[in-house]
Amino acid sequence: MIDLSILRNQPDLIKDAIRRRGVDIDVDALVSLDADVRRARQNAEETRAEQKESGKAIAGLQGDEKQAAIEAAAALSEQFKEQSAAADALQQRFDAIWIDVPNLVDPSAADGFTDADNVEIKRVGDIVTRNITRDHAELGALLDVIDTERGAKVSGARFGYLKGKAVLLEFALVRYALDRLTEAGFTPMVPPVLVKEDALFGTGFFPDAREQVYAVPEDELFLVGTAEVPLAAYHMDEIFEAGELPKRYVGFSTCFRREAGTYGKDTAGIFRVHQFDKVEMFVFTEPELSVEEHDRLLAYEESIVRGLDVPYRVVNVAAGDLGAPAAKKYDIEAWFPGQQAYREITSCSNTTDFQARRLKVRQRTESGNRVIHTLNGTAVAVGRTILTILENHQQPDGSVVIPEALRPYTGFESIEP
RNA sequence: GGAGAGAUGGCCGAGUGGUCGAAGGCGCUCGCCUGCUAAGCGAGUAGGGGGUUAUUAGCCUCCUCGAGGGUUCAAAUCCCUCUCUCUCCGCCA
Repeated sequence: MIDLSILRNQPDLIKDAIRRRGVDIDVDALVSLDADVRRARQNAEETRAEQKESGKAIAGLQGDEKQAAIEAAAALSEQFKEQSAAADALQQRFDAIWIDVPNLVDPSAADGFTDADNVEIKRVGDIVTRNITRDHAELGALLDVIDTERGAKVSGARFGYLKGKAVLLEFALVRYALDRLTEAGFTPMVPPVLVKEDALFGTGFFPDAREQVYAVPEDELFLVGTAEVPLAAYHMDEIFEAGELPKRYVGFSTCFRREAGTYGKDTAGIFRVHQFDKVEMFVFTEPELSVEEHDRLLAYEESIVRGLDVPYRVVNVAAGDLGAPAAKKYDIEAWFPGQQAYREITSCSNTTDFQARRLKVRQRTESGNRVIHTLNGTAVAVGRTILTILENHQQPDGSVVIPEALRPYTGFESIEP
């Protein structure tokens, strides 16, 4: 949610943002609706104040005088109820639209509406040397470390078993990332993966991406698609004192995604699955420092990927391809020789005050409390990272050499057929 | 899953229908005092919305005493529903 005062004082900023995102929202209607809400609320409050005032007097009255005063107050009470209901109705109409208004877009975010419009910022590593092009599904079967057939048997499409050394590689990657980031001052976390609706609204996944989230209706809980949700909600309704920020967390969690609307996309192997593990960075920071922090998170992501010796590129995500909370987003796309393509393995967003406002995360300052900024970034999306390692480090015989940086964690140097 | 207890401001803790957004204490902030980071004295100290104003002051007002709903002229106080926490039992990684 963005600052209401922007709607009142600079509605053009919002118009510009929704234009860049390709979203259709009637901002002028919102502006006048907001004015209606305030006018109606004002009316109700004035009546209410009058009613309270007359109510107080009643305590000191007796007999007929008291009776008359009670009747007068009752009339005011009735009037207040009507005016209040009118204001509530307007408020509801406003909220229904307002909740869908996405964050403002950073001026430096790329233009365009799909991932085809993403702008490449840099490219690292040489893809020409990756000239063996078995894809991860083939390698997974060959090495007996990925089993999608039985995944389908047990759980359906887009599920798989990780098996053997791939499992050890998974935990090596997790620990590798956790070590890099705890060294950098992040606090490690294992958050809940089942959360209440509030956490998903607060982080902006509801209502925007509701169809991507698994629900457990019986218990009114939802399975998170990323640790970003419980990490962000960790400080929900809290007010930080001066000097407490930034707060940097790195959380490990399993992630669940319905992948609605992706039928037919990435069906081979386990590139796109309903369940995977991820190590995620999440930062609460002062507003003035969020841009700088965004660059810092991207730098951490790059250093982690660089240690894996996988070619990659960094893209500035197009405005129209940003999620509702993000003002700007960088993706790292790793080279997948089997697909002959760069594919997303990390994502790093500056959500500015959008989530913090919804979650009511604030900071106490000399001139009052203010909403802070939050950012999130993938440290390691374990599943896809394993796949890019398999594909990039495959040998002619199908074996896979483990990158140097991971060997202390895996305890082995290669995976053999 | 069964039985019971509880939820009040940063913390502790009063408060069972009427100047209670809330006594008191602690903590904190500012000032005073004290010859020495003790004691003492005074003042201040929740969050959010709206209005006004010069939009970082001030003033007015509404909402919030776990959440939501209800009764009433009036609710922290009465009623209903829900959530959470704690204790005991059961079950269990």
